[in-house]
Amino acid sequence: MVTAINIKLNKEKFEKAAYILKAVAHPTRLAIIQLLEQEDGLSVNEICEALDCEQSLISHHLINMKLRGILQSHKDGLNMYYSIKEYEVTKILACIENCDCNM
Amino acid sequence: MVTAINIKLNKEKFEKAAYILKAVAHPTRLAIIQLLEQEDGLSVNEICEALDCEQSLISHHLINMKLRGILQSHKDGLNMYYSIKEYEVTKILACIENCDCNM
DNA sequence: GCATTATATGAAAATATTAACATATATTTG
DNA sequence: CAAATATATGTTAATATTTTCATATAATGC
Repeated sequence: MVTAINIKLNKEKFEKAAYILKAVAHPTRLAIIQLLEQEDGLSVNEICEALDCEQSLISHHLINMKLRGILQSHKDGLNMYYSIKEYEVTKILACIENCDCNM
Repeated sequence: MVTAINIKLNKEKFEKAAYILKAVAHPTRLAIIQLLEQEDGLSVNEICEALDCEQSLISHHLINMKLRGILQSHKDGLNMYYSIKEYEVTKILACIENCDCNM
């Protein structure tokens, strides 16, 4: 039955989309994305300092977003440099900024 | 100090954006948005049936999204009709669909 | 005004996310 | 190899979100 298949496919689609959106729906995560958009390839410490946020917390955020395919990283010496892997997500921010939901 | 002001403004910006994104980062919420995008102005019951989801849960979702300025509603007799208020949010879905984060 | 229907509300339970802290691992330098 | 630095990991605590259930409210038709 075509409808049943569509419902299932849609369900999967929405679950994937929500999974990505959840990874991004957090002030610090958005700040990280904007930061990396401006200057791609920053070390964990540089991000911590720029956002005035604790190392372990930032690390958790970064690893989580990497896990979801949003960021990527490479190691150089002691530092781990993070950058944006999925550039489409930067459009989400632009999208939201155009919203003027009543807040 | 200009930097301090910018940090504060950015923080507010990201908090607002995250607030909207959180309202949307859920499979059922996304389904509701897509549904209303296709056919604007559906009653709560119609949405429940289309998504095969319990009334009270849908109602909570709808009211929450209305609260955040994403949806609007008007009553006609017994029914409450919901529709999209902030069309920008529909772009988020389009955005996400273009992502192919590794999942 | 009573029964029916549609929707909203509120509180409690279940679940998920975020934050904080202590500590582990890995790399570099002396 | 010891010390210093950068990052990751794991656990717990704090918070926030989602779901469920029972019930309230509001509109309609008889």
